[in-house]
Parts: sequence; structure tokens; C-alpha cells
Amino acid sequence: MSATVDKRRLILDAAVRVFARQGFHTCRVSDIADEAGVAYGLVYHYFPSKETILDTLFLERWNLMLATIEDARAADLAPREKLQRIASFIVESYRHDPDVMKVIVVEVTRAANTFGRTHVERIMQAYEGIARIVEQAQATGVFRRDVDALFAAQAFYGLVEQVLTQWIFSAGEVSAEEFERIKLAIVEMICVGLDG
Amino acid sequence: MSATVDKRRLILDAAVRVFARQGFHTCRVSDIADEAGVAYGLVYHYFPSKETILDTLFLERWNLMLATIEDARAADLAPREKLQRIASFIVESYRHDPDVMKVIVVEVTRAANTFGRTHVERIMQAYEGIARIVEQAQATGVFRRDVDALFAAQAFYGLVEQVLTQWIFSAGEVSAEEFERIKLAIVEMICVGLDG
Amino acid sequence: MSATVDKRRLILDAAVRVFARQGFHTCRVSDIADEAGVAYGLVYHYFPSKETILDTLFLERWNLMLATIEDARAADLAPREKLQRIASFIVESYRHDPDVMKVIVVEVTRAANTFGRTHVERIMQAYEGIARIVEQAQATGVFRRDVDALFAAQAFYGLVEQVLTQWIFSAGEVSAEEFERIKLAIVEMICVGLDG
Amino acid sequence: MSATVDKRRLILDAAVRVFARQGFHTCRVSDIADEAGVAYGLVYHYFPSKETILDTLFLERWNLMLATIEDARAADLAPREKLQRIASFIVESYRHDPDVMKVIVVEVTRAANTFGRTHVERIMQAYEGIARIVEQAQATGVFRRDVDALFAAQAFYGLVEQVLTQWIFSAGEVSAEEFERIKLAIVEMICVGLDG
DNA sequence: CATGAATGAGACTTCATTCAT
DNA sequence: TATGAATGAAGTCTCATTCAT
Repeated sequence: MSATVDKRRLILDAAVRVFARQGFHTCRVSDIADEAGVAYGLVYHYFPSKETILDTLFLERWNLMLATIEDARAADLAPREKLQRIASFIVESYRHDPDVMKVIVVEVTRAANTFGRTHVERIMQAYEGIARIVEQAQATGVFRRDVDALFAAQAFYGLVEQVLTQWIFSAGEVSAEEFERIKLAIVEMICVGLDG
Repeated sequence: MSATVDKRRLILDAAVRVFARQGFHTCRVSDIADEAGVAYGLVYHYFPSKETILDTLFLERWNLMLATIEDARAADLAPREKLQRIASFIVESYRHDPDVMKVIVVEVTRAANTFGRTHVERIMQAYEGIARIVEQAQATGVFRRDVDALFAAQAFYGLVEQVLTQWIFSAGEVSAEEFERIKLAIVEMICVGLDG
Repeated sequence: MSATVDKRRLILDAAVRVFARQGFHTCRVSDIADEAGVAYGLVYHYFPSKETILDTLFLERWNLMLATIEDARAADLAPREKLQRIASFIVESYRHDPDVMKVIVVEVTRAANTFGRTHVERIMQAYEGIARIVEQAQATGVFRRDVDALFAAQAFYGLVEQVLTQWIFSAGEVSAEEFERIKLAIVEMICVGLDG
Repeated sequence: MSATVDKRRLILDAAVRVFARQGFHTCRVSDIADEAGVAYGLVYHYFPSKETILDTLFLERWNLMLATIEDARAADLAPREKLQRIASFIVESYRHDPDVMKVIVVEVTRAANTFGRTHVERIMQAYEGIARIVEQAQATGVFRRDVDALFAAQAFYGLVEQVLTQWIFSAGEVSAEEFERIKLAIVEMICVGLDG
């Protein structure tokens, strides 16, 4: 709450760009410091290790994700609208800051080997939240009952992540229309499927 | 084709286990050699670099995947059966050697920056192959025409990969029934969706 | 001489404990500040460097030692009584504040290369002071004349330091009787030797 | 057992010189490598850490010391001759390779804080060995019985170490006569004392 | 006096790769 | 083929010290 910059934030934001550009394992801590325009040691003043930075980055955003999922679930909306909210949140997250989502998709999943089990659990929480939405929709007869809710949730999340992955790997910019179109297409696909 | 062991194969198989266990970046070449039971100089006799090993591993398997997709596409089958073949192939691949699939999913498919770059094209070929199946099904009116075929292909692949990811990070064994059930569920989900 | 605590003294005392516990090279300035309960910038307000703290600590105590030796030498006492005074002083120093003596013995007296260099002369002054006592005793025929006085002084000091070293590295507490007994034993040993 | 140099030995010998010259904490591993004329990494090929080098150096020599003490104890000699052997061994050790002894006296004792308790124990073994010699001499009435044997051993060892310390700190060379004279003086001092 | 953010040189250690045998 | 000693660049992290407030 001061006029001076929050150096911690500066470092975090720089780290996102660097991780996105070079990858977590391939970048050096000095790259982050350079990108942030701060001295090397300051990174270690705020974070005990390079991994903690990735950690922090992931948690910041994933907690928003979990909150969004919970909000959607609790909202007074049609199941499809609930899924739409989640898909929109993720797509907008990417739209607003592609680097953060790239880092989460590319580096965190990969790091789940080394990362504490904590992250796996937290990731599962997202699936479970979505699964609960599905369950509720099944209970009210809106969704088919012969599908495992957790499986459905993973199908949904997998689909969304694959879309992000596609964007991540394609060099080009994504147009505003594309963003809107895909948001709808995701939910349409998961709800209606390919059959005519 | 001799009585002695094929050391190259030995190294490759050891590498799979090590990459799966420790991750590509986190393991050392000597870990691979140790796992294979050979001197680590020998690794360099067969492979010019650590990365080439991952390279080789990926291509071996991915080419099978591409062949499977092409076979399915060209086969005289209902579109749904074609997708079923592909889903089954991937699930069986995981069932037969989870480590290979783990390495491909975790280290290659998502390695956007360093390694993945090299293989983006080849990975895209899979999506395109699947997309062609969708297109053909749309042409014959079996699948809805208002879905982008490539998007549909990615939805399908994303779903499958998410299932693998789930297995990869869940500690427990997967039962034979589970494998069979999921194979069918994947295709059911992508074709029929959640709506009742 | 104010109501507030003397921060300089606080830091010095904290440094003794930290040096004794972790060693001079192994501890950080912030460890000292933490132990003293002050911000570590304050350490630099009172001392220009980490080394100066050790410096100060050593000199404070060693000057007392030199004064004691000189007092003993000048006193109207039997040579043996003079040595007894010195041995008692050192033993009591340890008894009163083992950490200070530990730091002096471990970090200064034996630090031949880096730190010690600075104080070699002052350390030698102690030996010389003791040597003068021996010389005087030899002049009056109380001590044997066929022993080099400086060698005798070092024998005496080495013996005392070895006793401290023993206490330093033995975990247990030393009893009051032990302190008294050793004080006498030291002088007895140096004066009479092992022969029956 | 080959014509080529033993690099491990080379590194060990270089380390002695570097530790003696710059001190353990003050020198860099690269200094050791440079002194040995080998590549940086080779040091880590043979030793897991810088500390292990010091460790190895200490143990090599200290084990000789322990062997010497045990030999002396078991030998069919007058007690005084036994002590003479030990004093001679230490003095000759210094004479032959002052750096090793400097490192042991200066760095190991100091490191006893950080070093595993193992070294403290091993150091104690030397005192205990000497103490046993004293005990035996007391049993046969050659040495006075009113002195604690372990205390006597420490007095003896402290005296010897102090002599080394003196040499270590004094810049000048020590003459052959000096070495011989001191060897005898040490034992004379410990056996006969200062009283006439 | 007091704080602790900021700096950056430098330490240890790792490890992919080469190469002599 | 096979070995593992040898190389050295590069990375992470530490921490004494400075300085703005």
C-alpha cells in the first residue's frame, strides 16, 4: 500500500514470463532477476528457492480456479451454465495472461513428479468440484446418469486443457472471436457430443 | 539379432523407467546407465545425447500411434468404431507399459519450450489424422457438421490424455475392468455427451 | 550507563553464544542479530564487520589474561603461586563463561591462517609473560635452569588449553570440585612432573 | 599400480598444501584443483565434498598416530621411552610434512564443532592410549600414582600440540638440532617438571 | 538509533559430454 | 564394444555488506 513497487510481485510476474519463455528447468534464477530488473539476491530474499516461485505462481491462480468452480457449483444456474462459467474462466485466464496458464499447464503438471503431493491433491480438488456439479445435474435429471461424474469432470477439464495446449503450441495470436467461439464449443461438445 | 543382449534396447528401456520415475530434467545420464547396468560411457556409444534418448523413445511409440490412427481412418468401420480403436490403442499402450506413456505425456507432449518444440508437428499429425476421421463422419452425416473437425479431434485426444494423466498421478493399480470400462466411456462421452 | 540496554554489549554477548555454537565461519551475521534480538543492520552500526566482533571479543578477554599474568609476575609470591594464579584465572574464566573461552581457543588461538595472524603477537605476549615468571624462578634457583623459559611457558599454556579443550568437547557439566582439583593438578604437573 | 599418477593422491596432497596455506574455510575447491593441476570436477569425482577431503586427510594421519601410540604402549620399553616414541613421532610428522600437522591442529580441532562426533571420539582414543601407558607406569611404580592418568595424557598431548602450534605460527624454519632438542625436552618436562 | 530491503560477488556442487584405454 | 576417469561450463544458493527510510 505504498508508492514504491512491490518487488515480490515484480519478481513473480517476471518469473511467469521467463518460465513461459524458457521453461522452468531451462531458465536460470538470474534470468528471472534480470527480467524483473532486480538484483540476483533479492529473488532469494523473497523466495527460498526457484521451485517455490513456481509453487507460488501455481497456487495463486489455482486457488482462483477452485473458487470459480465452487462459485459456479453453488450458483443458481443450469448445469450447462455452470460448466460454461468454468470454461469461460479458464479461457479468459489464458486470454488475459497466457503465460501464467502456459506455465501451469506445461510446468506444473510435469513437475508433479517432484512437486509435493500437495499439488496433485489440489489439482484433484478442481476435478472433484466439477464432478459435484455433474452429480447435481445427474440428480436433477439434466445430465445422463450412466456416466461417472469424476470421469465426466476429467473429460471436461482435459478438453479445456487441450485447447489451451493447442494455443500454447501454435505461434499465432488468437482472435477475440476465436476465444468466444471456443468457450461455447467446449461446453457444447461436452454436453452434446459428436453424434448428430 | 545375437545371443548377447541388445544393449541399445537395454538402455532405452532403462531410460523409460528412469524418466518416468525421476523426470527427464531431474535424472542424470548415469542414472540411466545404472538402471541399465552398463557403464555410462556406453550410453554415449549408442546415443549422441540424453535428449536423443527421449527423442527415440517418443518417436518409437508415437509412430505406432500415427500408424494406428491411419489404419483406423482407412478401415471400413463406423466412425465410432474408428475412434474406439484409437482410444483402445492408447489405453492398451498405457496398460502394457505405463512408464512409456507417462514419459510421453509428461515430458514430451507438454514440454512446450524445449523438447516439445521439435515434435509439435508430429504431434499435430495425430490430431489431424483424428480430425480426418471426424470429417469423413461429418461428410457421411454420422457426426454433426457444426463442429470444427480439428477441435473435435483435440477434444477427443485431450480427453484420452486426461485419463492417462489421472492414472499417472494416482498411486493405485488400475484393474482390468477399469481399463475396459474407460475405453468405452471415452468414446461414449465424445460421441453422446452429457446431455440426456 | 543508561536505563536502556547497551545494544553493543547485547550483540557482543549474543555473538559469543553463536560463535561457540556454530563456529565463526559457519554462522551468519543475521544469526548473531537474531540471537541478540536486534535487526541485523544494527550489528553494522556497532561493528564494521563480522570479524571485528570476534576481534573485540578476543581482545576483551585476552587483555584480562595479560593483565593477570603481569599481576602474577609482579606479585610477591612464590613462582608456583604465580603459576597457580594464572591457571586459576583461566579455569575460572572458563567456569564463568565457557563460551568465551571456547571461542578464543577454537576460533582465535588456533586460527593460524586468517584471523589468528592478527593476534599472534598478543598471544605471544602471554607466553612471554609466563616465561618471565619462569626466568625469575630460575634466577632464584626455585626452578631448574636447564629448561628454556619460553618452552616451559608454552608447556604450561598448552597444558591449560588442553584442559579447556577437553571440557569444550566433552558434553557433560564440570563439577565445582573438578574445577578446583584441576586448578591444582595443572600446576602440580608442570612443577613436579610424572616421575615419582 | 600403474605408471600413471594417482590423481586421488594428487588431490589429497594438494589439499594439504592449500588448507595449510589458506585455511579450510577460506580456500575454494578450485584452489585445490588448481594446486593439483587437475580439472575442477575431478575433485568431486574422488570426494563427495570439500569436507570429506579434510576428513580423509585427518584420518590418514591420525590412524598412524593411534598405531604409533598402541605400538609404543605394547613395546617392551621404559614408560619414559614410550612417551619419547610418541613425542618423536609427532615431531617427526611435523618435520616431514608440516602442512599435514598444521591442518590437523588448526582445522580439525576447530571443525570439531561441525565435524561428526566421530572425530572427537577418535581424538580421545589417542589420549586414552597415552593414558594407558601412564597407568601401566603407575602400576609398576615408575610414575607417581597421585596423578589422574587421563589428565597426564592430556597434559602430555597438550604440551606437544603447543610446540607444534608455536612452530606453525613462527615464520622461520626449524633447525634439525631444534627438532631433536625439543623431542627430548618434551618428555623431560612432562616427567620431571619445573621444580629443581 | 534502528530496520530490513537490496546488492552482487562468489561458493559449492552437478552433470552432460569427451576420451584414453 | 565397453569402461569410467577426466573435463569444465553452468547452475543454485549464501551471505557479508550497504543504504534508504
